[in-house]
Amino acid sequence: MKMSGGVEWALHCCTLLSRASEPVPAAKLAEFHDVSPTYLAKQLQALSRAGLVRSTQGNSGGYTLTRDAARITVLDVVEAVDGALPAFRCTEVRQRGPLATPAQDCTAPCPIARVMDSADRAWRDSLRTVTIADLVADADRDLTPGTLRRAQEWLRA
Amino acid sequence: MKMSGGVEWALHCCTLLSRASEPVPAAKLAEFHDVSPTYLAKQLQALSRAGLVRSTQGNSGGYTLTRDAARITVLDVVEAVDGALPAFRCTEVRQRGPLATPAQDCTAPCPIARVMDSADRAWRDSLRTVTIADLVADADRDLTPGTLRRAQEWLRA
DNA sequence: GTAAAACTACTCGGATATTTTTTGTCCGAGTTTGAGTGG
DNA sequence: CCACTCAAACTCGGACAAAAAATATCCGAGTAGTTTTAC
Repeated sequence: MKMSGGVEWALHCCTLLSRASEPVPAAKLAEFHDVSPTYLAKQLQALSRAGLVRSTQGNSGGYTLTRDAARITVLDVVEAVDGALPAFRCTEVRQRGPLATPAQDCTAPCPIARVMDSADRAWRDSLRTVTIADLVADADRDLTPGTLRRAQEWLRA
Repeated sequence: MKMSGGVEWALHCCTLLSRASEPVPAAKLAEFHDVSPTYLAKQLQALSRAGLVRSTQGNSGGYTLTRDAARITVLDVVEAVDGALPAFRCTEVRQRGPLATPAQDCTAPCPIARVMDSADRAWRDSLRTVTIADLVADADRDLTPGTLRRAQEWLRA
């Protein structure tokens, strides 16, 4: 079980976008994080389809957050990039084999599925409690003031 | 993000093994659940390597739980089959790019990694609270008494 | 009759292909900006 | 001096390969029970 590596990139991009006031092109985001520009573009498209960012085309275009960073949770980004489907999908094994339980008797979900669903919910609940704004605040605490200023300058150039 | 499908099979096998007093061969487990025998064998080997089941060879051999079902958690099985590594792995993006943070300044983990680790811990904690014995108890509640008896008979034949 | 030895049938275990998913790349459609031109 | 036209550069978006991982499979090593055989 492995989460898409693009999730990490997407989260870093969201924190950066929350700091920038003007649109930031995908190429610039890729250069800043030193990752594959074309593949990062794919993740940004996913964010766009999910309605988390808005893309403006043409010269001096790029990506912008559609709403305040405090209203975007980490879960939003994870589900946008990695998909909203639960990691565990019950295949109804109990309805197969020589002693299969008839489908009509399977009114309640399989106990295994219940446990997995519960764990999945706990995981999602945990990710939902943190917003992009929280990530930025945490990062600022660990950063020297000069670094932040230089980042702002680099974005403009 | 998708969990290995073998996890579901392995959990079903563990519940069945907890009911059986004698060793059950892999072929029989596969037939009972109507799944690929050879691939199921792979999952059982993983359980064996993790020390959850013990294999006895030769005629009338098979797999047996190494300890009581109440002492085997769902998390044990998941980690045995799917691996114990967290779904999210921080690649230290902050240490790359034109404004990379020096490695010496990265004493604390990246905020994103912290959030992901916390969610992963919540997920694992949830899975750790349920044992194979709990699954069996839940399944028995939804099952008709006759079905259980027929399963016991089928196992012997 | 008994004990040892060989044989057979059945078990697991790891090395080996095939399919699916993830990762990574490319080129075309569309838009904004800016310069150039005529009124 | 202003407005309009045109062209160029830059943007994203979805369609297209390559690599990695999951899935499925096969055959060999080893063991327990059974039969056979010698004593």
